Amino acid sequence: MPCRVVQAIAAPVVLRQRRARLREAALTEIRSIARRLLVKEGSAAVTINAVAREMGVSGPALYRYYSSQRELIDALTSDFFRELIAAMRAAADHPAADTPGRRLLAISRALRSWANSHPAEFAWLFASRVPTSRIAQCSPDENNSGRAFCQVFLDQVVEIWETQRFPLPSLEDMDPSLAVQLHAYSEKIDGLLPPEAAYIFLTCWTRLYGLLCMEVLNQISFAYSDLEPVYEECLQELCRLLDIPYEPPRQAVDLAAE
Amino acid sequence: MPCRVVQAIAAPVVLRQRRARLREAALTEIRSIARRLLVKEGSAAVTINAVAREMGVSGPALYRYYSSQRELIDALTSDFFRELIAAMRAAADHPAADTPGRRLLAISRALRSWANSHPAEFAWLFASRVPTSRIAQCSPDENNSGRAFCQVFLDQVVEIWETQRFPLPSLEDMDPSLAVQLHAYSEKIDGLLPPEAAYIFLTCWTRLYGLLCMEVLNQISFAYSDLEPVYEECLQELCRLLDIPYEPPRQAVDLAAE
DNA sequence: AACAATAGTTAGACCTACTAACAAGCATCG
DNA sequence: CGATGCTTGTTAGTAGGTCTAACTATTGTT
Repeated sequence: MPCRVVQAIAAPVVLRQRRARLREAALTEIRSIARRLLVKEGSAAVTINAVAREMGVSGPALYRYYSSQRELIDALTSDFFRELIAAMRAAADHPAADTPGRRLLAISRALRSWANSHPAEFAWLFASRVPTSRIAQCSPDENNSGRAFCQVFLDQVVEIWETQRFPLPSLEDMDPSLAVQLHAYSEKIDGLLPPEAAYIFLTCWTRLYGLLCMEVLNQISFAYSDLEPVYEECLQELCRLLDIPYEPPRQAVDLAAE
Repeated sequence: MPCRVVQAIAAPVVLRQRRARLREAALTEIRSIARRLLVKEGSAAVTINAVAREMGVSGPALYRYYSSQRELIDALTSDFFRELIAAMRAAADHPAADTPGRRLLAISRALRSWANSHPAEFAWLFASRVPTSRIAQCSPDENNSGRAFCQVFLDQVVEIWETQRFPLPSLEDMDPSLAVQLHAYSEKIDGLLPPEAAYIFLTCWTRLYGLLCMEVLNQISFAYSDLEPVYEECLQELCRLLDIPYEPPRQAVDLAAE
């Protein structure tokens, strides 16, 4: 009899969770298949129908999980962003990254490393930004993902700034419009960096990310076959800007161990 | 009778040209409609059927002109490349651009100016590089367009190098792999620049183009609303690298006059 | 056991690219 | 001038895509 009561109370909860669990599993399986299709056959192969076929289920069934292809694509995009951010955070949390400067280098290398080991996914992140239609241009969600993504980098620059400072350019020498924008951005990040330091941060980010953009979009392949040393030169330059010591990357063996 | 003879000989030529002219007109009309669709409704709207509808002609008729959508897209891409390169060349040919340094600045500004006045087209040029499917990744034609495009910039750096020289980094301080790649690239451009100078050129190009990449792909909009002064700061940096005097851009009024 | 929510099905509307077969027009040749 | 052949258009149809509607079966709750 007590057993019966337990069932009557507990079973519904368990079963409700079971449904939720199954649903969750289906959602992740869909994304996982979509990702496999992207990697194996390119972004054009990521279609609702192809995923359904691969799942052994018929087309419209997927609409129970993602109500449109756009939604699936956005979910995939945000997966990749999360994974990339996690990889960068993991690099920063590595015990060998015991100073803000080392963390910054580790994060930067983790960024490129993820980009190179997941070229399809990284290119996908760009494709999500390039406006395919006028309306979907400024989706606020993607903008947030993008900011969260560069936030990891920003955090380290803030810490470097707070603990050690670095040389600043003078706002007076700049174009007034640039100064205004830097003030606005400094406010946007809650004054964590003064406008001049924000400029240095943005310069660093732009250099690094711009280089990566060109690499992943095949815009520089006519000159460089391997961008790793170029990237390292860029990191040296960043270290000069941020007044932190440059340290060459650890051996691949060490990196694999983490 | 002579008139008849003239007709008999001349008419076929004229008529053959007429056909070719009509065909040419149809080809350009197709591309023009496709471009209008791109600008107005985004890249996804550039479909064979949509263009045909817009032309008042039924679908498969277009296949007489472009045998596949890919071909039309490639033609459009190469149009944009040509137009952009022409804009850069025109800036270099302007009478006010009377030194290699001024030409370089003019070209750089023309590049960004075109990118900003034709955002859809410029983004399209990137999309053409991002691999949608594994196979079409390394189309040699696109690579050539890309190189021809940065060639305009390279030409000016070569001229600056030949006439005035600029300070060079030492190859010995670089990663050996980087030195090897620079040697290879120096040979690829027929030794117009020694490896060290090629590095400076590539650094300049990367900075400039990387910034533009980020702008057009909305990767930096979270911080800057107007990239013009940032771009100008970047140009100042390039001038320092190339040891040429920086000159601020002429007024918009002057620019409109050219 | 009855009811409701969930997850699947098929049919179909409406796109897309692209091919095949056919009809009309235009240029050329006898 | 008339016949021939190339060029350009047409329609019909295949195959695939997104997505909706209507229906069924399973599952969870009452």
